[in-house]
Amino acid sequence: MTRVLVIDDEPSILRALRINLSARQYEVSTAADGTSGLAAVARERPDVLILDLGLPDMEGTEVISGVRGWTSIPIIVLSVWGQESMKVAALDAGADDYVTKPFGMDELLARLRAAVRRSAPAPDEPVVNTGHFTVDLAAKRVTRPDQADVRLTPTEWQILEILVRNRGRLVTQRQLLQEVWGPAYETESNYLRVYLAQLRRKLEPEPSQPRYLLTEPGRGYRFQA
Amino acid sequence: MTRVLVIDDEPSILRALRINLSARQYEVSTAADGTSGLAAVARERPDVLILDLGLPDMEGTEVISGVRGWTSIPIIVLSVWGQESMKVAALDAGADDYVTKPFGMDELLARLRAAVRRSAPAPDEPVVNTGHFTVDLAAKRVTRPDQADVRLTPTEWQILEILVRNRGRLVTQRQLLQEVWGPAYETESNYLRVYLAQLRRKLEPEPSQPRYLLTEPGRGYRFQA
DNA sequence: CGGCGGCGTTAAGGCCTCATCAAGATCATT
DNA sequence: AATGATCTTGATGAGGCCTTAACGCCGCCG
Repeated sequence: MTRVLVIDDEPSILRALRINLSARQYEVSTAADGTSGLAAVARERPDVLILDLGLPDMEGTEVISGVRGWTSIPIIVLSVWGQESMKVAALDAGADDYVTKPFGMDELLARLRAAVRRSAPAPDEPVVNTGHFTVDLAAKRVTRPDQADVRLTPTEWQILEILVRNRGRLVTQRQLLQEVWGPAYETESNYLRVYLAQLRRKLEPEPSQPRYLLTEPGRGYRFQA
Repeated sequence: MTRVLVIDDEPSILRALRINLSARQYEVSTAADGTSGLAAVARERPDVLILDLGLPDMEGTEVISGVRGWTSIPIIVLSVWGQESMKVAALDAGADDYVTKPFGMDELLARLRAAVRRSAPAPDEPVVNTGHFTVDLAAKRVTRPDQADVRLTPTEWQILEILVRNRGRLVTQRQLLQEVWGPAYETESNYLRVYLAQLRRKLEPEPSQPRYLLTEPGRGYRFQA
């Protein structure tokens, strides 16, 4: 079942969407302002977000940036007719699609289907299982076979995420340093050694003889699934 | 440079798009009907397709299906206002986005950027197989037929990468030395002998009689696949 | 026939990189 | 302001890679 979160401050629209989407087997939740909307995205992890730009407490682009900061779920934006500059700003901020109010329910549903379809193949394997641990790229979580969560610090997760997204491929030290710490740290390969050691201690069955987080001396690191 | 193909039968729109897109550093090509449009997609492999639904010879959805049959490039659809059912059909047929005529150029450009951004991650580098080993340039990895990794040092890989990228062609000693060690080492052909010997030992079935890493006496080396 | 230059092979030493540990600095939270 | 977690930084030993040199082989040419 596809989960849809609607962020809109007009009760009539919320009700209409809730009825129509529920009837089509979507699982609908709602929020009435940007603050609670952002919280709801983080809490409920919906599959699609429908966002009204005219919220009482925040700019629409702020909400979009807030969501895009950590996830790439499709965002469909709603706004009143004629505000083309807002459309542009919203799309550039990272929205995926745009519907003008008043809108036909058929069009919204079609765009919803298209958005879900597009996002489906993008994270083409959001969960990677190694036998000793499971990495869920969408949920940003690592779990052991006994369902226990592995606690990772933000930096640890960033490194692991890059390696897992490039699983099988060699990732150079420069690439890792650049993506995690920024271009100025390209030579600080010391950082990588420290963090790879920590990741191995938390993930590898035998940290001193890594099976998954492999070092390619002088070249970089590789995640082997 | 991003290549855009526009399929539209109205000369004025074609001209407007060509001018505006070219000015923004897009590479623009055009087609005036569905048949030639499909041919152009296959021939030119554009990065994005802008498609008018009101073509003289084919239904818009037919064109979309024809493209979607073999590629997943982003498709942005144009249509006149009010034809909501066509929008719906186009999105369901596999279009990625939709713009209503008359449209503002800013909006179209924003949607274009969004479409390109969504489809961005698709750089595929070649994999070269010799029968005795496989070189994966993207993963920076060499494997044997039994899936075993071949461990290469950074310098070994650099040399192999240059030779494989120029497979079939002669690579001069000077070129290799310059690219791996820098211009100051142009005469140190000794290095090459040492490293070619190591590569052959690791890769060739019969290191003393190379089949893949061939020496062209006095000139350089060549990778034969 | 003998010298010469280019190539392949091998081995040893120096140096660089990696893994690991630990302590100080910084950040977030209360 | 204090506490705990996280990040940064430095030091150390071990291992591997790069460099360098030596030697034998082969073909070419005087």
